[in-house]
Amino acid sequence: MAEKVTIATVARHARVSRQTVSNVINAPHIVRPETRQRVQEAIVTLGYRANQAARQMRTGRSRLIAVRIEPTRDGINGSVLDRFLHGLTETAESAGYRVMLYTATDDDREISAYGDLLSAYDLDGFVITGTDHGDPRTAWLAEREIPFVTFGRPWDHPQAHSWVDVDGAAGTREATAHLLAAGHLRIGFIGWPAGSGVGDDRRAGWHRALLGAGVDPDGLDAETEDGIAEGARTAREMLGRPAPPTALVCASDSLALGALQALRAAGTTMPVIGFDDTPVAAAVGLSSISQPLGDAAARCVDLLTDLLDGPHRDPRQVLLRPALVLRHLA
Amino acid sequence: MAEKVTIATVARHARVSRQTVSNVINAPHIVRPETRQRVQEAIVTLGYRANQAARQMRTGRSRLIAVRIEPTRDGINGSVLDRFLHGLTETAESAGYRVMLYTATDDDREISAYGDLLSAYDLDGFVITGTDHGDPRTAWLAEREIPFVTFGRPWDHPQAHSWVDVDGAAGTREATAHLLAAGHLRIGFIGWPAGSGVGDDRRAGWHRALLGAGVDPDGLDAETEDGIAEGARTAREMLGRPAPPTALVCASDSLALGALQALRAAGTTMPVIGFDDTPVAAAVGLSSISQPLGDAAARCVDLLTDLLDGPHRDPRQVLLRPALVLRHLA
DNA sequence: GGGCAGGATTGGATCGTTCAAGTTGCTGGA
DNA sequence: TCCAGCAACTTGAACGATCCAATCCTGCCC
Repeated sequence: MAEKVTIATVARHARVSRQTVSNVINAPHIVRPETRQRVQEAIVTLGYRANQAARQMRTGRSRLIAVRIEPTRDGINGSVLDRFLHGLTETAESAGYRVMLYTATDDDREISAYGDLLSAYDLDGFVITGTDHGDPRTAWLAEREIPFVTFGRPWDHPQAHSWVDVDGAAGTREATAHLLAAGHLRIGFIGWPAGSGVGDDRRAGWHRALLGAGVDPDGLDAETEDGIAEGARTAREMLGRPAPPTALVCASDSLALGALQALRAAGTTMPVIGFDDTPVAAAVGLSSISQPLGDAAARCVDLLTDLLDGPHRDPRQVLLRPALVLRHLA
Repeated sequence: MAEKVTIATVARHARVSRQTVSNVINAPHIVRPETRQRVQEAIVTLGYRANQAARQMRTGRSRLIAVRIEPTRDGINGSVLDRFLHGLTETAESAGYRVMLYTATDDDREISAYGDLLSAYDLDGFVITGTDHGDPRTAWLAEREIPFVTFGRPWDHPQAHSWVDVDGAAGTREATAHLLAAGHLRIGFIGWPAGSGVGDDRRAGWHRALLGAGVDPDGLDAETEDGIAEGARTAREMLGRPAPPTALVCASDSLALGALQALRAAGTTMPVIGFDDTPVAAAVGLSSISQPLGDAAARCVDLLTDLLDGPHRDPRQVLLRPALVLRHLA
């Protein structure tokens, strides 16, 4: 292994002091151009790279962003966060940050992980996913003035902090509008039990679209936990109603896929539109509402670096529009 | 924010020196029990956590493991590495290591990322995925004696370094044996073009199983790039052969899914078995060969910590058996 | 009571970087 | 000629941990 190249090595090689090298790196404008170039050549020649640990000890900044990685669950919905993570890593890298992962099984444990990450690794900031009403994690971070951005709105206080989210209601509204335009009136919705921010939002889009078209949503709504089996069960239940729907919008691809299987088993076909545009939807030809995850990740990094690099900026919010992806099943 | 708790704070609080606190943490056995306890109480009371950056600067070790995260591709096969990553993060955490992500679009760029990660963050080790014949990455790392473990065999030199892999041949052999036991003889295989370690291995299992049962594999094999469309096209082609197969084993779930769709479109049904047991397979009821990814990740961490903590150990290898997951389609 | 061995504890140096406070050399105005 | 003012660069100290070498106890033996 080649021996260590430190700032002192570069300094000797360029016949300047350590500090001048440091200035070339961190404040190039205060160094005379010819000196600057000599130092930069030395840096390239020697292959010098700043040691983050040493820099971090002095500045207290680590250029590290922490992101939680969820325990493998469903596999269908999990892929959404995975795709988000991919985008996040890429964008963070080009902004000069790296991503560190952590796990936590619940909010309390996640909060205690924050303390660990902050004091041991001096993390610069967090990207928090899957926020819900009265999230204790964001409260903890905000209280300590630790920079963070959420992917998901703070449902209670819209302006509380910086966040990026996808307008789920706009997605379900567009899906519903598409089905209305295709001549359907009794468009059903299979969503999650009321109370979750994301779930209520997605239901609201469908609800408003129907009302806007003069259709009474009553009797066209169903609530269930997420899952393929749950989707199938709920679809069967809806088929047995007095006036069953002639098309379906679902709050997730799992639900949509279950519904699709139940319909096929019952010998019925009707358009079904899922949510999240997971690989599963693409594979089976299910239409779905696609979240711009790469974009969302990039904006998260933007907002976070804003908080980190800039002086105390006001929190900013970004709401992205999802896109309806039509496939042969609808 | 509470003010910083350093080793000196703890030392003052416990009325001992910094070194004694350090000893309590790093070499508890050389400290008198009562002193040790007093220090430990101070650590808990003050909520002290060792600053990694400072420790790292002195010891040169960061307790950080780097893992590459692939650009989002297919979405089906990508999920395999994602699940692996989840397991890796969890196991690493309980072994006292954290996972740092990096991206790279090709091997050369990946190698230059190594240099960056090593000199800037003092990474302790790497987990490399998707090795192939004559992998330049492992050569680069080995040359510099940087600890690493691969998930995937070094196909050229089986004992070259520590690795964990899943016995793909055993998987396809089991799948083929299952179909043979169900009475099938002309069992086809859709795999990738010869030349890739993983692909050839999976084909070999099917091949050996057929030979073992006295079936001539000739005319039952097909090669194609990975993908749903490719799988469909290849299955159609095989149906047109003089003696088409009556069952299929595929090198991936993408291929299997494509084959399944082509067969359904052609009005035929036959058992199809995929590989990797992705969420898509589970969702559509496709039988598939499941890799024990959580287990593989855990073993990777084991081997890597062995290399890091122990004195120069010999490389170790772990070959795990996959499991055939039968679903209603086969 | 003094000397000694052995382990527990202490203080100082160090890792590589940046911050703060110098020093040098040049320009220009009185 | 003198010195203020500035730009360009240098030097010493600090971040928080660990390593090393020196010192302090303690108990034990003669």
